[in-house]
Amino acid sequence: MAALTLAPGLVYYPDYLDQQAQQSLLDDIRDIVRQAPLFTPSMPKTGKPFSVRMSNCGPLGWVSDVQGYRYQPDHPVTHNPWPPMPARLLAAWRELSGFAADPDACLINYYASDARMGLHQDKDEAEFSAPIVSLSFGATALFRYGLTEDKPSPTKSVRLRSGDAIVFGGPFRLVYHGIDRLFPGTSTLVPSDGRINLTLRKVTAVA
DNA sequence: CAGTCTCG
DNA sequence: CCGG
Repeated sequence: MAALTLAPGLVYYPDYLDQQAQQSLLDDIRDIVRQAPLFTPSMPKTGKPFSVRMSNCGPLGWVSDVQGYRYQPDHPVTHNPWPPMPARLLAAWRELSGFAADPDACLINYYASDARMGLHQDKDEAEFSAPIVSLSFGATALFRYGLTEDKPSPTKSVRLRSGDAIVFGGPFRLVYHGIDRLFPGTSTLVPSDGRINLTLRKVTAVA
């Protein structure tokens, strides 16, 4: 498994999942989304909708609405508990995270071809010693990162392709990151040049 | 708290 | 493309 360290704590694994593994995980995600439909998050205060649509699996899920950002155990629309995390997702976390405890949340981000995600930090978790593990499916995306406390601007970019994994922890656990754009015609795995990103998180404090 | 927004 |  080839690992490229882009910065201390920021590790990129090109082609982490082969075609077979991507398809199997995507089948898992399809089942999850049938039970926990994609919802459209909105910004706190302003209520401006995100272009990315979301769902979750695992004990906790990340949501955002006028009330704020938070993790909660139920779907914001159906109010059902999030579906369990598939075994093969847990396996990926165990292989990539180097963290003893299993994740308690997996955010499912669905990008239509014109969806974007502005620069942000993942900081709604209580356990910053655990890394964020990200898996990409479908269209290639321009991932931009930078601006940590240790190492301020400027930002850099890397293209995330279907099957790639990226892990950020340690000094880059709170790195600012976002998706500037998708590249059409780069994959047929997700219909209509779309992209799905899975991010695994340890939300609750372990100690 | 809210810049995971939009806009120049 | 880039920003924080």
